Amino acid sequence: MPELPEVEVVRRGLAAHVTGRTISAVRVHHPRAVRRHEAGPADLTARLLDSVITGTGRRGKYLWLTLGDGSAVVVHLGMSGQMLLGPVRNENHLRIAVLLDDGTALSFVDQRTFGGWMLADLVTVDGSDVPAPVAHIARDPLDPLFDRAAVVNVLRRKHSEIKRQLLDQTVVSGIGNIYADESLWRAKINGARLASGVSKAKLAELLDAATDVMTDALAQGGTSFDSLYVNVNGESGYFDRSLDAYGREGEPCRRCGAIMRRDKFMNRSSFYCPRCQPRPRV
DNA sequence: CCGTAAACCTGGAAGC
DNA sequence: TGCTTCCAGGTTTACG
Repeated sequence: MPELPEVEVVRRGLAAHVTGRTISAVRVHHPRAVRRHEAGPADLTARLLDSVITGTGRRGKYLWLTLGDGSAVVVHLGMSGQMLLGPVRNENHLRIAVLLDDGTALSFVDQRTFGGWMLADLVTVDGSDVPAPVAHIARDPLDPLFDRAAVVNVLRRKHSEIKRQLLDQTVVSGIGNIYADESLWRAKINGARLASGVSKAKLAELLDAATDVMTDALAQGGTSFDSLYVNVNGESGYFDRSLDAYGREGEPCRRCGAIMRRDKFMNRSSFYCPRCQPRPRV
């Protein structure tokens, strides 16, 4: 479940059920799921066994489980990763299986195998402890220490299109293709505009829109178009019904009635209202 | 520094 | 009913 709200839904589910548990068995079913753990599957398995899960964390689209020895299991869901508690109905895409000391199964299921687990130590960055592989990821808009003014300054400094920067996880994290389009629609900005040409006030408004839309999505359990995006209990979220831009090509803008358009951008789709969010002159 | 394309994968949907 | 092509909530790398 890719973007921040979906990842946070998963983190909350894990926090409620795995904190304080000890790992009593581990099996890596597919080596690709641990390819970013450089020491290899055997090392990961050995170090996880008998570890106590002391807590959970998240920054942007990365989530992690902290362990008793001070290290952390870093999880990225990629495009199709799931963290499931309890029996798994379809084991075709089961990549990692863990058994907890209370008998609960924790499974990493990932159809496309873009996601994965790795073990890492925590490092302190700008006053916050995060796993080393997450050190380069910027704070996300739901982080209490998110510095909106600082991000606005970064956006203005770079000579680059605004949507490209919204998707740059080293500028602001957690935003993916859906919430970038939703944020731009709410702020009435076309993503193809150069950020340096947008006023500071308008960029602040855009970041506020990102905060708001992801908060709203989180309250609805995230966005799920299909069964690929589910919480730890395999349940879908409902925010797809509340989307104003993403996937609405050919439908009327909910604000002005103009027909929504889709453009190709960065090898993916961008949905926007041609009247509320006019394209910049080339 | 900036932008693009391809790579990593599977499978559902749409087109012929 | 096939078969082909395109598409998908992400990230990394190579290259111009």
